Amino acid sequence: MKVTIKEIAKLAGVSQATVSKIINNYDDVGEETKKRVLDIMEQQKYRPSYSAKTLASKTSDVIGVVYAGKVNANFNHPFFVDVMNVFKKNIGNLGYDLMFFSNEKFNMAHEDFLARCTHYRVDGCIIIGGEEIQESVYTLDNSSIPCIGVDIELTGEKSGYIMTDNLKVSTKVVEHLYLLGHRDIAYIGGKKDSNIAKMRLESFKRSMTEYGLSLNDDWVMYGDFFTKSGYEAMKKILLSEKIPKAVYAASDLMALGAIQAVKEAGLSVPDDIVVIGLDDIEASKYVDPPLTTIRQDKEKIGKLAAYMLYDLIRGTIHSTSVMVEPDLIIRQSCGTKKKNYVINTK
Amino acid sequence: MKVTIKEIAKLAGVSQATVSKIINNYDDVGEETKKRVLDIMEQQKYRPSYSAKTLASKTSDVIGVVYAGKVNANFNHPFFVDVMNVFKKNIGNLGYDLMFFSNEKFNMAHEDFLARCTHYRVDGCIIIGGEEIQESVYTLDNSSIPCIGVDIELTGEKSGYIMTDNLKVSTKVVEHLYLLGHRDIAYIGGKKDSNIAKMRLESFKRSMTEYGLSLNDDWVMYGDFFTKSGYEAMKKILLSEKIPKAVYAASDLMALGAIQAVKEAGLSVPDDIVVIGLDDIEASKYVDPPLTTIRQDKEKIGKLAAYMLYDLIRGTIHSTSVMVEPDLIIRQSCGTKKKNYVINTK
DNA sequence: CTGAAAGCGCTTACAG
DNA sequence: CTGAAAGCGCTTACAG
Repeated sequence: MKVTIKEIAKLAGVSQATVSKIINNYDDVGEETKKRVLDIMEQQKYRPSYSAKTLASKTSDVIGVVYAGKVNANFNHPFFVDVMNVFKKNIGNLGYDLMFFSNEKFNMAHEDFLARCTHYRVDGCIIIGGEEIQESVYTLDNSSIPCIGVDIELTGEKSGYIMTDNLKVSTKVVEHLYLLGHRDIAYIGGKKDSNIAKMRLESFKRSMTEYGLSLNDDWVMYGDFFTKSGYEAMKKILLSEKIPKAVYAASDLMALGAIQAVKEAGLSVPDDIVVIGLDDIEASKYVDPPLTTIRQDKEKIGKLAAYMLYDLIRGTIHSTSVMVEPDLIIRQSCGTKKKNYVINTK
Repeated sequence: MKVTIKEIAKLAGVSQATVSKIINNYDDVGEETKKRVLDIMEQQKYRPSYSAKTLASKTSDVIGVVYAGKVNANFNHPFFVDVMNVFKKNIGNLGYDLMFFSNEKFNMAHEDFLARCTHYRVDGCIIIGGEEIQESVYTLDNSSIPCIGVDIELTGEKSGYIMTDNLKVSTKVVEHLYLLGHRDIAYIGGKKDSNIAKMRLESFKRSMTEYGLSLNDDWVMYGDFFTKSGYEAMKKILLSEKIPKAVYAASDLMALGAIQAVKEAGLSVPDDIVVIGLDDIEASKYVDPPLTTIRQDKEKIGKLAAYMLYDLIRGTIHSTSVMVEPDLIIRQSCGTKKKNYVINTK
């Protein structure tokens, strides 16, 4: 039923090789033959077969998408969704489609990402960070498949990664809080075994020291970046002997949870406790009060991921990493501005 | 480099056919041979090639994902993201991976979804509704590839679709507003050429008539389901001679925009104007005031999409459609409850 | 500029 | 229960 290269060749009175060259834009084909063949392909509605092409050429124009970590982002994490969207647009312009690994019946090994990538013969893959990273992610990282990591440090020869400069993140937050006059600052971080969380915590501690502020152990908590954990962490902080004047949560979702806990305790944000988040997700504009936060430049991260992966695939670059500058977005949860609603311009 | 079925066969002293049968779980293979071959595959880290398999078997275990409509959902629409997430999990359990078409250099035709699906030889595809649906979506719908639509009516022989029962949606909203004592109700719908938008508007009008309420033409606006359009629609409504007491927006994002416009006009939600949305996206819990809305059952929609597509692929069912019951979620934007914050339990 | 032919790594009747 | 062989639809040296 399906028309193949063979039939096109026959109809056009040329060889398969010639048709193949035309499809792949080789320039050593006569103009006339080219036009004739193209017309026939059009009229026969010829569609090349991916599997045959990939089998023969060992190149696929497909990028594998792996969400690393048992506690991972998946589709519904507000930060990663935006990054993936930008990535998709940019990698699409470069000529790639995206394969999402969801198959749970995959014969060989459930968690074996390399196997999946080899199976589809992807040209490269993007690895989205998460927590409790599986060993198999690093097997993939160290394979011959080019990988670009977002929020995960990849060290393979054909790998690179991009993340927000997590060291600067906390510096900006602490500086801002300091300038607002706050000295009693609490911290709600990510899981202890998460690299990202570690970096943020380290830089937070360092910044506190720089500004000569001391850290109260009762005020340092660990969540999992999602809302509920921020809520629970804040509940605990509110039980400590002394209550802090400011809370810095290492994700917006946790900040939202923290705000809720403060309100339930009958206190006001920002009058009693100031809250700062991290990510600048959509919802942070609409929460009451709108959330001051550190914006991760999703546009830049997604675009860099696409271009760096492309270079990795072509062998133009080898192992590289880029740290993207974060921005402080000031809204009312730290009490510095009058109410000022922002329109979502989407 | 890569180990093939041929080498496994040689190492095990059996034929390729036998190895193939073992890989594909045929039961007419001796227990002993099976074990021996499996061991060798394990130790040689054998990975089957997708392209070879698909080329030979004409089946791929891959589902194509198409976002229909020029103004489409893509990754960052809060409703579709959740639906896709559920779909991904369920279709993954059934043994499928997901292909997202992003390639802009696709040789044949930019918008030709059937060509893309044929190219990858997908077993089926999921079509996510949008506005200004391209002709090529219906070409795919009417092809021999099984398709399941979400929020888009598909009529192909091998197609089916699922959507929230849009007729019931407005009935619930109007009933609720009526019982709260509101008679002056404004409506912010989707684009006029969107089927979903049409259904919602029709059922809104019908419900109004049922309750003996009259519709003020100045109070009926058309947005595009995104925030900004709701904001602008509300601005216009506020310019009319008489101001309504209630606004029903056909998406949560538009409702958020409407709330903002009301606030900017110096009015209060819900004291001066009551607002009801539709979708129950994450952000609606955090907006000020928390938004009363109609919840679309994303869990059910995503799961149904997976199972119905599976049946469509196996030929168990043919053309079917399911309407999913919507639920009214009451929060403070319609003024019926005291403040009551909800925890996001993710 | 064009073509003949081998090969990519599987599956599938078919025969035994 | 097992194997020999054709075939899936392309690409790629290589020869002319």
